[in-house]
Amino acid sequence: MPELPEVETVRTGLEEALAGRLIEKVEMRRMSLRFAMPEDFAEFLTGRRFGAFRRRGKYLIIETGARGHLLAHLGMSGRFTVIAGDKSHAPYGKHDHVIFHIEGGGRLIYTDPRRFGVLDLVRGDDWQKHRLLAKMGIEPLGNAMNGTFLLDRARGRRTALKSFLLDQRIIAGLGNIYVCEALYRAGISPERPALSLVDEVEASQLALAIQSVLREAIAAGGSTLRDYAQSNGELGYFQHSFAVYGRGGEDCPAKGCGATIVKITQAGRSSFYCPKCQG
DNA sequence: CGGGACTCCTGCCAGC
DNA sequence: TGCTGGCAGGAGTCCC
Repeated sequence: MPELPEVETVRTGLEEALAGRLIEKVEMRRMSLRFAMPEDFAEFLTGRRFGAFRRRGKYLIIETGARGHLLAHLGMSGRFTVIAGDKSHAPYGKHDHVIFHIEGGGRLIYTDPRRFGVLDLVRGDDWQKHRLLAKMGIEPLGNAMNGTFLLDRARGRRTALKSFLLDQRIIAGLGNIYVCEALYRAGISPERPALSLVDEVEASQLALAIQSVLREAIAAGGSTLRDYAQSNGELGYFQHSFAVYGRGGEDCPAKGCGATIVKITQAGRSSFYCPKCQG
């Protein structure tokens, strides 16, 4: 499940492989993912060059020529694969939906079995006004994401902190895994209502926990990327090791804690936490 | 407006 | 062995 760190890792990899390269042809093996792609998707991108590679939350905004951008979201199972021009390749898989043919014979393949992902165009330079980006919250790694911000936004909200942090209109880029990890690191229960966040010290700790968890994951992805890309060109999701996520029934990793990690369901999603460390 | 349920889709795995 | 049911999850959309 690509969250911000995975998307950032993909962004870096695509930028290294594709910046400045010409798109010679776009092959559509499917015209619809989560949403229908524009009719002229392939035509619009053909003959353009990849420019800047940006990220906003979990979205990639890839500049393609003048006044045009490719907007991409990996959803749950989306992947980009870069294939070098001098490499032969197996036949396309059934979930390879869009193939960008790059000058020199290379390819960029978008694969997405569950099709929860998004590919769309931005016509013009105002990508921030795209309907999927317009209402997004702040970037969690920016200076604006601090204890004061969290206190302010949590005020009066009865929803659980878990759901609060998953809300992309508040903070853009957190998903189920890193919310669980950040709450564990901050020592805060996912079940507490957001409005219970009133202590400035605690709110700052949560803000710092979110940022450190994300930074570490990005660093881990970056170090993995080179080897990963060499072997098969896939730029996607890397399984890191987590303190609590996916560890229901195991011992809490905190020294001397001895409690067992619990798995609960909140808003239809699994949460993992330590009932002793997280109050 | 807030908050929750529903929905899209397929791979995977446990259980029979 | 093969089928089935449950689960996983990002996030837009709908409804109360």
